Amino acid sequence: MSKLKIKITRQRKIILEELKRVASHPGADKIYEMVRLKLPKISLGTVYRNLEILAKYNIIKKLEFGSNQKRFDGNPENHFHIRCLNCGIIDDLFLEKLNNLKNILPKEDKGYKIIGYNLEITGLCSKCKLK
Amino acid sequence: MSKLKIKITRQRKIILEELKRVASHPGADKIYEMVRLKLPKISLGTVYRNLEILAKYNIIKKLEFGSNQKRFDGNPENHFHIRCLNCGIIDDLFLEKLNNLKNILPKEDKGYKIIGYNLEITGLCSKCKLK
DNA sequence: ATCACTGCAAAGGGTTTGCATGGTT
DNA sequence: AACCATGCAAACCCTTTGCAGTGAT
Repeated sequence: MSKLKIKITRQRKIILEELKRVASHPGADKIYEMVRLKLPKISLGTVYRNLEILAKYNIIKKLEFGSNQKRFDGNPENHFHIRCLNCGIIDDLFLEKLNNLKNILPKEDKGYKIIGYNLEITGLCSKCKLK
Repeated sequence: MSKLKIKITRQRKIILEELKRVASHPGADKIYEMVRLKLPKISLGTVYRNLEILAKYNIIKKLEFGSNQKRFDGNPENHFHIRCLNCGIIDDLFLEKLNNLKNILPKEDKGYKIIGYNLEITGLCSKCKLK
């Protein structure tokens, strides 16, 4: 949790603002669209580079599940994600029962030092479950 | 769990055999290499198409974690996977403690009907943890 | 003056797809 | 004959990268 210095450029500031503004866990392309409304000359490469950096500094979270596209979450705090198997929407889920999941994991198994986990919950969103 | 009919072509048979033969959870490219030793004229497209079909029929398992590349597992039974954060190797893990994870999940939350989950455990393999 | 950041465009990787051909029933 | 599977190659999507120019300290 070291406080490394990260330079807050205009691009980074707006990428972060836009990402925090939405709950949709957008991919880089959607973020590019959103940011471009405020910063029309930004390049897609810059968006990719900065999302990567923001994630490395734990300012945002990178989600790399099931879909072929990486998605990003403006909320870096520990929580879970559910993906609708039908429409693909990704939402936050706060499941207290699962907060001790880390403690259930062994420290070591089969010669591996166990460090963490990535959990994706799957299901159907309120719209899709009606069909 | 309906027993749908799947035609076992020579290509499918060999893809399945080769995949079951290894514990390395290879990607489509590696599977293509392996299969081509026995079926030199097979095309990469056929490998992709058949891996997709075999996974749909639950004959094999498709792993879509962290990496950009999909990996495949010849063992369709329920078990867990660990990925070495350093070298990227993926291995099977059988953790009895976690077998009831499904039961811990609520059936419903935030309007979502919860169906399942994908869990990837991360860590360091026996070689990489020494460094 | 330096060094990291940017825009642009091209390249990269993994995967999918259209099409004509070939195999099975 | 109908239908699905195959080989081939091109297309596709998402992401990364080289480069020259820009900005901030």
